[in-house]
Amino acid sequence: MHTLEDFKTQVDLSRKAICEDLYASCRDQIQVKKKPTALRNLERIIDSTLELANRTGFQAMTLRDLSRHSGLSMGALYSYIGSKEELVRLIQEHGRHLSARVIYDCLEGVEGPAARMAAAIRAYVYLTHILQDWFYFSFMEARHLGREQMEAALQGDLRTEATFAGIISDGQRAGLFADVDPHLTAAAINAMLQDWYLKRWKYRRLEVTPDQYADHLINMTAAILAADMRASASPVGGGAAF
Amino acid sequence: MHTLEDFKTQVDLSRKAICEDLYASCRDQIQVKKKPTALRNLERIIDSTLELANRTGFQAMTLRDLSRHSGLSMGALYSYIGSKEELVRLIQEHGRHLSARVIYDCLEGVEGPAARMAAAIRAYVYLTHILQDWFYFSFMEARHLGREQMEAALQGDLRTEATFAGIISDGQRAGLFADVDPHLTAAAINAMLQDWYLKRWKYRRLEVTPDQYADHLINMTAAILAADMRASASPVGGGAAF
DNA sequence: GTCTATACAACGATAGAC
DNA sequence: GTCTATCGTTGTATAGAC
Repeated sequence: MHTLEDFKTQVDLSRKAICEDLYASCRDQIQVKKKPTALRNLERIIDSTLELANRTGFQAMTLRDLSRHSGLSMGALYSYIGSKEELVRLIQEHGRHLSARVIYDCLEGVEGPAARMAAAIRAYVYLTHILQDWFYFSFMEARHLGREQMEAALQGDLRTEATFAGIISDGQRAGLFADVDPHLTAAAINAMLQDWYLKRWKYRRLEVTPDQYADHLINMTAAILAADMRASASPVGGGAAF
Repeated sequence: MHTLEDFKTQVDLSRKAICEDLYASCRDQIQVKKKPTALRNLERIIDSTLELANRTGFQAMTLRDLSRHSGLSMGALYSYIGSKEELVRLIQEHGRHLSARVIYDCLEGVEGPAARMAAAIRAYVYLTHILQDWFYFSFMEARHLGREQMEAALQGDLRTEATFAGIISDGQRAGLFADVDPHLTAAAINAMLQDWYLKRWKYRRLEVTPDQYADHLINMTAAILAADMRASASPVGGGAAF
């Protein structure tokens, strides 16, 4: 799996497929029992929420806005969601599960630290590219969740980094990677990955494709982890590294 | 200037100094004319806004909350701010100006691409460390501004990256840096810098000091820009870079 | 210069007709 | 299963006493 097109053929991330998955996981909370109808309206609600909330924030989006944009009345809306707060929880939670599963699948069977690192980066770029609005929403609105849900979001981020840190540690033990700090380096990779969906406007303006971005990230990571460069993981002072 | 302590002695970023600066730039909009009183209350308002808004978002913070937390009544509040929306504009605008000035000062007189790169990274880490809450607020609440103000925020981000891209280009012309894409690499550095104030909890948990973070960032950047590694700026496929 | 009291709009949420 | 009408609450903002 080396391109976005490859990725798309292997993982179905259409809004329809995701909403079907989402419906299955919370059908007991939805009062509408006719599946095709429920599915269609749930998709509208999710779509509208992401679009409106990503424009000016979830708090700024009123349910009347959502009602108008989704084409459902206020009453109909409430036969799908329990409350406004539950809507944000639903989206976030499902996104985390989806993300974890996709990354896990993409790394399965890939052998060797270098290949695994490249595959993980590629998978994240493609995943977050296709679900840009979903990830942007999750990042920006994580604060509006309750304590236990926010802790879950935190853990999700840490697990992402743990994946990268683990690959780096493996590579170091195998003598393939430089002796940099695994956690700090993993955090840096994570930050660069998040930039892709947090600053969509910028990369659109630069006309950078997902494939180019993934390639560039892999190149930078390779440079950082190049074993022949530095011997020490401990910070050095004064920019002497140059 | 090679440590946070160095930085602190050269740049006064105490809340008091900043609010004094802020007061000077908008005293015509403040109805209270007694300077010491106005200064003290303005500082309370800014402090409370940053604390409350950074907890659950600016939209979620009500002016009643702000009134209670700052110790000022609703009426008193409105003799300092014109509206809730103007408050967010005030903070953002002033932060941008302050940031631009500090970075400019820190780079003045520094010669050579490598030293300039290190100095710029260091200045940003220290600046955003001291004004964590201010930068966190600016990033998260940029969406709540009007169109022209939001465009200004965008331009601020682009100018930051243009600074880094310029240094990279200079280094490439001098044959010191690898032939990577200046814009994409600058964007990556920017993303890693922003991670420092966007994920405070993580670096606090890892017990990473600002100096360590700056050093690590400089090391990574040095590795990415190391001239002897790669010859091509165009992306290569399939993780072959490793 | 700061306070309390209040105006008025808009919010999330629900009840009951269809 | 979806709608309209309406509830009670809470928001921003202001007026006028002190």
